[in-house]
Amino acid sequence: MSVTLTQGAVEALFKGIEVNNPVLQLLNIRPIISQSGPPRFRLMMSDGLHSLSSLLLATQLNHLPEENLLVPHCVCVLKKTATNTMTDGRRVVIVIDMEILQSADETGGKIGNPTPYNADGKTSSPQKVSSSSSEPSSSPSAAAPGTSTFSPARGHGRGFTKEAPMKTSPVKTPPMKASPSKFSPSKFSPSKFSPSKFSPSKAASASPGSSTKVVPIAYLNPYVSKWTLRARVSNKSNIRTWSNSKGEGKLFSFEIVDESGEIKITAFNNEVDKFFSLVEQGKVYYISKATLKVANKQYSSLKNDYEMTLHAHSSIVPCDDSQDIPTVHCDFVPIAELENKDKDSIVDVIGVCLSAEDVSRITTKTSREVSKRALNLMDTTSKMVTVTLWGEEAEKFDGSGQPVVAIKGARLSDFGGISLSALFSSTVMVNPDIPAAFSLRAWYDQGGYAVDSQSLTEVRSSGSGITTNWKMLSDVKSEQLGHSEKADYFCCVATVLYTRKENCLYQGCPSADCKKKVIDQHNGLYRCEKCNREFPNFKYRLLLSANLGDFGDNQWVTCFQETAEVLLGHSAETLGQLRDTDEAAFDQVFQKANFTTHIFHNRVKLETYNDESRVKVTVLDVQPIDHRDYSRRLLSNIRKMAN
DNA sequence: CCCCCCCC
Repeated sequence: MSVTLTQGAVEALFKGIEVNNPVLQLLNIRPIISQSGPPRFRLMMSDGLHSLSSLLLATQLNHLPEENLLVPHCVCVLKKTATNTMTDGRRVVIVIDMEILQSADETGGKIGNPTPYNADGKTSSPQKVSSSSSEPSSSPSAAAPGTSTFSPARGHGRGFTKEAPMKTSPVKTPPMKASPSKFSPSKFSPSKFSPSKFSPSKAASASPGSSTKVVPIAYLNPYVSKWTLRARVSNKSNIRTWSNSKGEGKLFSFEIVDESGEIKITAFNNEVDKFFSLVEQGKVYYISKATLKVANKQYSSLKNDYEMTLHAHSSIVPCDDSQDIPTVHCDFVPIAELENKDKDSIVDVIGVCLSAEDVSRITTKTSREVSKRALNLMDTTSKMVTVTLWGEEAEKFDGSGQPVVAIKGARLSDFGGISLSALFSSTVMVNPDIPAAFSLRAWYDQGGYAVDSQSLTEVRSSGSGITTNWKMLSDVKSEQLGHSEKADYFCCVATVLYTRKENCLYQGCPSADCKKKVIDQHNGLYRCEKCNREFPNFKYRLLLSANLGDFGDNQWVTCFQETAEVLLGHSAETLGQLRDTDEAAFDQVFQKANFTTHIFHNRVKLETYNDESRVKVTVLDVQPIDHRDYSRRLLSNIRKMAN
């Protein structure tokens, strides 16, 4: 059989340059382990010259691998692809339509000698992409189950450094191998994972001054005496002091992780002095001689029945060769499944951050000031949940670009139905380098952004009646909003089509909380009927009628002072002055406000005058459009119209 | 031996 691979197609696909039906050979295929939704298959394909492993099969083609048609060495024609750039700059080529031209048997092996394609256009030594992904082998080189990396060409040479602790600089998360082991810890349960197989050579040679074996964390229990762990610090606390009836002291704690699991370690007093600066977030250590005790699950978010305390003879020694030790260990709960979890459960979640509040300061019951910021996360279950971050984590969070956010160890709260709160012990990761984040990103970018997500967390409905009950203007009529006894509240994205500048200003009572129109006595005094007083002055106030439009309808609305000032971009006082002194400039203000688009929060109520009823819409708040959220809302609205 | 984890 003579098939010719389309040389150069790999580079073109990667760069998003259109290639007409390129012919490529599949070199490898493997599923990405995801917690929810259909499986995703990742492909490594070759054009004979270069190979590329950052291809992702669209789920509608999953039948190809599932029926064993798409197997390594078959030759395919890619009929439709899309090249996506992730927020962190990585690129993924989504294969939307393809056909198999020639089976693997017919082809009979790898064509040519392709080298891995790198983003910078250079090639490197052949990249190993193992297709076996489940069972750890007993051979030393494969003993670490994380070596069958499925990360695209990225992160090479980026180590886990002091400057980039996962917890404080989440964007700089270290390269994380996409080993499924971290996501299926059961595969490494002690019964299957004999300690003698655990990094045998390294343990014997490098475990410092100890004849004890390096064992996996999952192997530990209080009845195992001599052991050494080789594990990475995944989370480290600050030093804290306490004082209570039993005494006082200081402590810090940290969490460590290896292929088998995770455990929390606490150091008190002398051990704080001894180990606090030695133990660094992200680094790998040999750890031995600590006291194991049963973990108090009430306070632990880790998946381990035990925790440990350091004592005077405990040993912690840095380990330089740490490539094969994973960095985090997450069991992500799909957002929709949070509904089935108990209040106060500790969960790991991952979602696309659709929107984030600005950071704000609040005062706690104990009169402490703390920063907080709420995020809205959505995943492939199309459910959304609000997560609150605290303190420094809240202050430095950057939600721009709708990043994927993973939180390890958040606590489920019943506020607003279901919500989450980060704890001191939580790890917040923005765009983490893990398969779950990778597949979520792909799902979102390929259409997830348009799903009509439902939030498990009720939105604010207090105080000013501001809600996020999204409507189109046509809904005001079709749903007869405001016709019931109570007013209805809704918000919409709409454009100012027209504002009535006539009579938009009135002379208001100058006393602090009165908004009443005053009567000009024409003797230099202004009378307020409400205050029953005469004043030598008045203050201008706004009462603006505006016609708002969206793509379905238009609607007259009333904006009082504050909302009108936002729309017109000037204070009532300024506008009053302007009207009296420069009419052209005054007109200009209204021209400028036309065709501006905002988010309007409104109250709608049927009002009756002289037997005649009409709906009155009052604008309660005007906000700028959040562009991160806008296309989503727009598409959601279009879908509603189509239904 | 800690265990604070906040606010609407």
